[in-house]
Amino acid sequence: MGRWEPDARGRLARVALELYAERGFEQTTVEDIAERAGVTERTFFRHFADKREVLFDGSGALQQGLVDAIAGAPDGLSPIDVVGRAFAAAGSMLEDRRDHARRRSAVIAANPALQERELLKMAGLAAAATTALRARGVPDPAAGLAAQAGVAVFSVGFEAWVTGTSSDTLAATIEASLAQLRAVTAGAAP
Amino acid sequence: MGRWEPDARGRLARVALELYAERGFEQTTVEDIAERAGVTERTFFRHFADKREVLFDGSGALQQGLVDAIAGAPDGLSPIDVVGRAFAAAGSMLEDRRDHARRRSAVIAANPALQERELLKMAGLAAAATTALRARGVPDPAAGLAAQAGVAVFSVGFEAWVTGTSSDTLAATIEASLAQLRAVTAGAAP
DNA sequence: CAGGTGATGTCAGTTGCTGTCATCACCAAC
DNA sequence: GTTGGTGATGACAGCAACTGACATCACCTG
Repeated sequence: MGRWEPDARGRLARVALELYAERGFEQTTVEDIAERAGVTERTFFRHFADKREVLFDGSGALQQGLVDAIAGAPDGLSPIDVVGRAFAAAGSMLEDRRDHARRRSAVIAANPALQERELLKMAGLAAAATTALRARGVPDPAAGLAAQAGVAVFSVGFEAWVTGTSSDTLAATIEASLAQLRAVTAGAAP
Repeated sequence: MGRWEPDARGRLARVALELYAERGFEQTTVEDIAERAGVTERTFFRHFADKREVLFDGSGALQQGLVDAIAGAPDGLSPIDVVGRAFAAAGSMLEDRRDHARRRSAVIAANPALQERELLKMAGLAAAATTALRARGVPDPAAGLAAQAGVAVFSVGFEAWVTGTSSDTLAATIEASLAQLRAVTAGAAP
């Protein structure tokens, strides 16, 4: 066995979510988290840039999955379909962790500072999707608009999936959200 | 004349933008701002909730303009048209301050913490637009999707307006962005 | 077994932000 | 004109987030 318990990072992330859920984000100090995880405050900041980032450790993998799905999408799809399907595909990595997603979402919904960070991550997804669409030949500003529309579709779908009680998959919920967006934007300007 | 120079709030906002532009956001302390504005640090925090908020003092007025424009839109328009036109109308209050908008945007673009706050304001606009659309009878989830799509249209249009050198109005740029979104989402899912 | 490496601990320091109380011009009522 | 209330500010103490610098020590590598 090592000098310290292994996976300090994982312990910190789990403990942080626990404490944020128990007492609230602002009522939890980094020292609280570090103590319960059995490390020092300094070690927390070696693993996570700040007190919020600890809830968003998986966002890099989600972004990578999104980019891969856009790059690997079949030809002939419209940009919005590419992005919509890519979000549905990338979201599959959350599919079997709805309980965790629920707890995490509740914590984020309860605190504006955490919402800010989530929005920044979503903007990161949109930026990555824009680049991936351009690589497929989608011109500006269509690439950026399709990417942002995709984020909107994902957000609305994810919210419904995590809030709802039905057993619909996240992917199906996102596809439904995409269909709704198509309907909403279909009307021609008079 | 009063005991203190009037409009401490306005001075703080102007000085903050100045200093953020000169030295960068992180290299500027609140004490720097307060000192140049001729007040104490404590007074800064009486006017603004935190160091970032000082750049977003006008967002409340923009949101009010947006809500009013949605409420006052003519009947018979599709939701996305209502929102698109409302953003174009609300944006008119920025029309004659493009220089200021440019400086401010450059500062925000240079710092992720400021981008987070801007994204939170945009999310606030989307939430307000969603409520205003529901009041017009637009059902869920169409209201939320149209609102978020409207924010995407506004963001892309504003970015083009503030970055570009042409003399196109912000309203026209937003309308063009809306047309682009319509084109992007038009393709039917195969 | 000597030396390098990586993860952690320790500690001092800056800064954002808050609570509390004092101050003082201004204004209204008497 | 004096009195008392009000609103904006100053002064000050204190907490918590975050950072930089240096020490420690198990582990690996040659």
